[in-house]
Amino acid sequence: MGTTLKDIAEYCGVSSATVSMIINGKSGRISDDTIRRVEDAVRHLGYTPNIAARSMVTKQSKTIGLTIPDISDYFFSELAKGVGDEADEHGYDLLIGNTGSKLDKEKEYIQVFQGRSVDGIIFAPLNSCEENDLFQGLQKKHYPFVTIERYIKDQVPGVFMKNFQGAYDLTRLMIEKGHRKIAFITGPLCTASASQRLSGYKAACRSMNIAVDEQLIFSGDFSYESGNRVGMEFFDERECTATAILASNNRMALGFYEEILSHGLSVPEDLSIAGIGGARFYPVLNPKITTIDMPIYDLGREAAKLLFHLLKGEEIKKRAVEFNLNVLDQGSIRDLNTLR
Amino acid sequence: MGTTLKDIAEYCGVSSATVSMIINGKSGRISDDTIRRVEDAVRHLGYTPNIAARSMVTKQSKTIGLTIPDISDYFFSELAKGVGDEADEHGYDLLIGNTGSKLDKEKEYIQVFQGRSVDGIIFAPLNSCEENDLFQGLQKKHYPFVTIERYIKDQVPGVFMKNFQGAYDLTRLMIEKGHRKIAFITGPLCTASASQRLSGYKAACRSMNIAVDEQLIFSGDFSYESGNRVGMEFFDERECTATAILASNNRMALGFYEEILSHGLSVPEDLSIAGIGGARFYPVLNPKITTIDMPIYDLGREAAKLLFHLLKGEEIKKRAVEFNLNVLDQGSIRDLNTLR
DNA sequence: ATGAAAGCGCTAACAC
DNA sequence: GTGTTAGCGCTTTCAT
Repeated sequence: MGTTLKDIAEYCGVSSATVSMIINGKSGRISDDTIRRVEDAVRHLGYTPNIAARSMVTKQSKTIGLTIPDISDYFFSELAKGVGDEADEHGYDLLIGNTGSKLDKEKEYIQVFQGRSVDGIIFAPLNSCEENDLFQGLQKKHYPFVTIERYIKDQVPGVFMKNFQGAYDLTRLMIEKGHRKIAFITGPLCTASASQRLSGYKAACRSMNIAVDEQLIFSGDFSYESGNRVGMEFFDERECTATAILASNNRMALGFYEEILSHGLSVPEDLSIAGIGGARFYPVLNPKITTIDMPIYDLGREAAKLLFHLLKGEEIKKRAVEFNLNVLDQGSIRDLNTLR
Repeated sequence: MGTTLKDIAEYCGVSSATVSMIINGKSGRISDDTIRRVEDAVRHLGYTPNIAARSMVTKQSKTIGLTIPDISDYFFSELAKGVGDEADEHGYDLLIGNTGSKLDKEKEYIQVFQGRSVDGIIFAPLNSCEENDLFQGLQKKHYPFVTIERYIKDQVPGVFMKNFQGAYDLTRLMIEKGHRKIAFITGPLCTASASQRLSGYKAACRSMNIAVDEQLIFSGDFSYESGNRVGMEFFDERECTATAILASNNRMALGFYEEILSHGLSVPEDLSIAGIGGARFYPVLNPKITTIDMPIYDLGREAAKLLFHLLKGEEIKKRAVEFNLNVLDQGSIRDLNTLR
């Protein structure tokens, strides 16, 4: 199809080795004249290097692989953007594997990635007991990879958000504003992030001498709909006397918020609400939801940075990069101390 | 690194040609015994074909390229999901090029894609006069590609949404509900979709003998913030007597909605609002925004389908696939006919 | 029913 | 300074 090195070489009357060196910037000992002629020819003939051929000899493809559960989820597309931008700056391209949260798909992509000789892999969330084998296999092969928000034993390089601390801080804020009965909506507890957030909530309660009441813990799955569902359950149970709701992510918080409004109640006058981040949502609402700010884009970038360190064979000082999470108070938690 | 064809061949005491045929299902004239032995060895040794090597000889990479302006935008990530799922079903992988809406980035990705011998390319929106050259170049090289929502002369294969018709229908609905002064917020008019939506709006007005009032047309850029900004302008101009707002997409509609609420007004009692789709938004609001339902995922899938037809060299009956758009009335438009 | 050999486009080592 | 050569892992004739 396209122009090859050989075409350029013949056109210039030099060998393809010479052209190769020039193209790869290893023109140390090549005459300026030749360099110019070759460069002209490259432009003239419109040469594009064949990456496959190059990969075969260099053993690297300048590509990194990324597996994510769902690219249409804002969390993961924002993450992918961070990874992609960082890769781009290093002259790498990105192959994305959409797993649909299925472990066998993830395994499949590992094969695909290897077949395509990607230089390294980044794995975003998905959790199962089988995973350790997966990662151990890669480690044994010395295949560089980085995980995002996946806590696993024998810690491999990874980037994380301080989910526990974020949940803890937000819960503390609610308590400090005078709430003693705070309902919690969990995410899918098989994921590390959801279970850590739950732990943070519980720890904060205990730290303020509030007994954790299992009746106040509702289980969701990070979806908007599960926020709705919990909202309906909540209002059905007459005896539920919570004054505030904390959702493990913002999507669920929004789902719950909808139920509050559709019951003709107001936030925060009748009920306070907060969410632990992880989904973009357009403000609109008044008040907006008090939340935990999550640096998703940076998380992706940092994961890629870590991978590139690995690829350069650099000694990694810290195999785990952790991100602090900050509370963003937007007025959806009522301050009970001010009434009297 | 990994196991090669040759490894398998030696292990089984056959030639690599034989193994190759078996792996590629061209085992027509190979003894069942050999087949079984090879297949066992493949499993045992954990063979993964080297795609780069294969591509070199077959001249195809089983990869398609997709350029999008912003992967973290729901429209494009949903689109990418559709493309990816369809690709997956055909045994293809997806290389995504994030252009940040920059034409030179898009050009760069064309190079990258060619270098990686992607079998075909799908281009999602971005618009400029330089584009025609770009596409003509590809066409001359007989490089298969498909566009999404890009109207260009000498129509290349592409998939489209009936933006004009969608805007037209939604505007008509507003008029039928008795609105005569309908403000419009445009998207960036350099994009085909935005300008078509504007045309649809104007045409609907004219069809009902309503003069198009340029004072009622505000320019936005598809962002939430521009919806806010237009909202502020709107309320600043005392003489603006519109009873309804139509935004060229939902993000802007939401931005405007926020301004309505923050002025202490209600939808649709004080002001009616609608948006022409293109962004996911969580319901929450009451009423939800009346909108145009957009089959974004399907659009992506259909684009990929079209590309695969091209790749198979099949005769394309229709080079343009168009999607009908339907109005989704959710109550944010007040019916002025019912009052007296 | 299977093997030998050529060649895809490129880079790297070593000659000259 | 530049050319020659070998080889990366695979598929594909063409022999046998």
